[in-house]
Amino acid sequence: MTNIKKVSELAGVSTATVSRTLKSPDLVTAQTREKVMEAVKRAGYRPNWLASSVKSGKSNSIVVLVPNLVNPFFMRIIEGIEQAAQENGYSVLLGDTQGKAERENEYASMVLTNRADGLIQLDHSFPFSAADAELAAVVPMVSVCERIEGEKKFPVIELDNYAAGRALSHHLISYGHQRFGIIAGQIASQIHHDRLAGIRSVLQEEGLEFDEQMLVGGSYQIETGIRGVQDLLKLPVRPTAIVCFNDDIAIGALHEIKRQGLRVPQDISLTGFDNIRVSAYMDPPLTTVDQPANDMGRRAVEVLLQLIKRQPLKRSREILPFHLLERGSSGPVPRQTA
Amino acid sequence: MTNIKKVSELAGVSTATVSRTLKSPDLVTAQTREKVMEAVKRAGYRPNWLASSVKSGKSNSIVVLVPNLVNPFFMRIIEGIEQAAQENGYSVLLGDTQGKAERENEYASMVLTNRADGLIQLDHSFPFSAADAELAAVVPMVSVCERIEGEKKFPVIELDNYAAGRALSHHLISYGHQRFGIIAGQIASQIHHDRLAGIRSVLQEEGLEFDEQMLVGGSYQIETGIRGVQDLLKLPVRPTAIVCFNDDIAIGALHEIKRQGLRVPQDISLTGFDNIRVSAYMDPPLTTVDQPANDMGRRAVEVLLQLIKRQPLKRSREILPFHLLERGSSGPVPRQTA
DNA sequence: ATTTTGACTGTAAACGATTACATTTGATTC
DNA sequence: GAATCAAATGTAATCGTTTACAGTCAAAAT
Repeated sequence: MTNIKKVSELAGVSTATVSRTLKSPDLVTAQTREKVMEAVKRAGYRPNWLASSVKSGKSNSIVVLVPNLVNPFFMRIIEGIEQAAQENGYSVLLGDTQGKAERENEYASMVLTNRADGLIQLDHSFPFSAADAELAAVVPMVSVCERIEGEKKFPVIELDNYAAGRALSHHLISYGHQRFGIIAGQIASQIHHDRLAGIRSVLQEEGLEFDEQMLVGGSYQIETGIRGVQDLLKLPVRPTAIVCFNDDIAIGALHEIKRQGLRVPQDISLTGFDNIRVSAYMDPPLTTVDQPANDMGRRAVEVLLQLIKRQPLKRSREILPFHLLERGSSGPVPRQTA
Repeated sequence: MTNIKKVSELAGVSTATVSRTLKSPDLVTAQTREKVMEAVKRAGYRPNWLASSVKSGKSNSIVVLVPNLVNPFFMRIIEGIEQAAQENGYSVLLGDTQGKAERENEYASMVLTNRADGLIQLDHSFPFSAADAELAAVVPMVSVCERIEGEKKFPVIELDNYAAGRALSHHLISYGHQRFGIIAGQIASQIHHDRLAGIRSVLQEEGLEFDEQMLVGGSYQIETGIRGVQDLLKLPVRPTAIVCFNDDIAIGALHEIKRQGLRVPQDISLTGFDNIRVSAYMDPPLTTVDQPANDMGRRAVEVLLQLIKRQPLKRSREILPFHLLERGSSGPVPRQTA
């Protein structure tokens, strides 16, 4: 290992001078600077990052907790996180928790051991173990999309899911739909409640009943969409429109609806959430709620860095705008069932 | 900051004893163990990971270089990497390079500065800058899918792309196809050459000509598929089957073929690569080459750890098996063009 | 009773950088 | 020419651990 000592000997100066040459070159003469740089080159020296970090007490890393990596929506968020982190000189430790508390604990404790300076949580659970809860109160932590459970309120970057639910409802109602099926993902989360509340509020305003049997789901996966459609189409009175709480579910739903010989949107309208890459290229293209995933990630990093630097936050909750993308998968309610 | 000193004072022992209690408990008496653990708890002490690491000289981190995060195939690999890393006590630093050499340099140099112990490259370029090339010769580095360019041969985990190309060709030829269109991704890579060579070899064996105009492409994206189909269908003699070098391209191609009023597979057969999640739910489901992405990631970590621990490798190139998934997007060649 | 043994613990030197403080150097001022 | 000052450099302490080495002490062996 070539260390600063070796370089200092090669250059015939003290270690302090070498460190100064590299960190703040204007503190040394041009002459020594040259000597030192030459020695650095000759030795192939790169400063040991671990050593600098232990001195500064900062790791310049953040850890990102994500329930899974296959959901393309998460990846867009992480992409934004990664970019913003990199721009600010931070690196990203990837923590795939698979939704398991044990794994969350393990990754979260990285912040307690100085392995990372802060934490971004993409899921809704409080990631620390009960034993660490007290220590966790002061760690810089931000959540994206979901709000973190527990008494203490951590900053959150989220979408206006309530308004999105309302927008979707208005869109479908404008096409004459009155019976909505909903295929949800994780039922326990705040997202779920907000979207559902948004949809319910519009239905109520319009004097429409929501049949609780029309709410199915379980996880944000393609298979949920398939099973969801199977369940919904078994009902005595079928929905004329199905709202899926993400695009993966919608893709599964679309597949199953077509497999049962029905057409989208002529027989059933279908909507998604997230606007993942492939949504626009489905047959028909999916009507969906576009979320500014990249921005959400970027913003999460900015807020987290403020927490890390102990700077005051303007607000502890940021709500980013969505866009309802009306595409081919939603249309007028069919005549015979209207 | 609660450090080991504070704990040692609380417990009335030396720092050495505290360290021993936590690292190798059987070196201390049950009595002191109890005292120390009590003090640890009372102080809310967690050992500083940075300090341990600087002592051991190991960061227990690996950095993964990935050209982009939106490609779901990469994410499956990274998922495998993350799992294997976690199981071995390593953490993963995510390096989204966006294919830019500058970013690759930056991330790659993490290994030179002890920020990471090893490097997994998902792209085909040699990630170090020219200035670092000499130092890089000894860093533990493994590539997945692609082979890293340059004189020095780094271990690689890859698919038998040549055989996959052959398998696809045989599949299509068995359906009577004779004119293949190919929509490729990154032309410069080894993958590209291997697949193409596989396809060419079968065509040659079967006495079929490959029209070089039938090879189009540029990047592994949906849009490439769309433009690719547009180009291919402009040709005076159209292909009866189109081989896409990943599923995203195939999805774009499928979309565009249908948009032009043609049917898959009745008018044109279509195949992909990677078997991404949505492939099976396209209309029609995509015939594609399933790559064991998760395994590739896991295996890459195992090999990398051997390099890090300076253990001898059995082989420097591992080829994992693929499966040709025959689904609805490929079928018999149409009568009139056969 | 003395030595030997082994288990346990403490002291202090690492790891590789950064930096407060001290010292040297050379130029400037009177 | 002595005094003053600023700039450049060196010395050594520091960050929070780990660990080689040295010491202590009680039990076992002679």
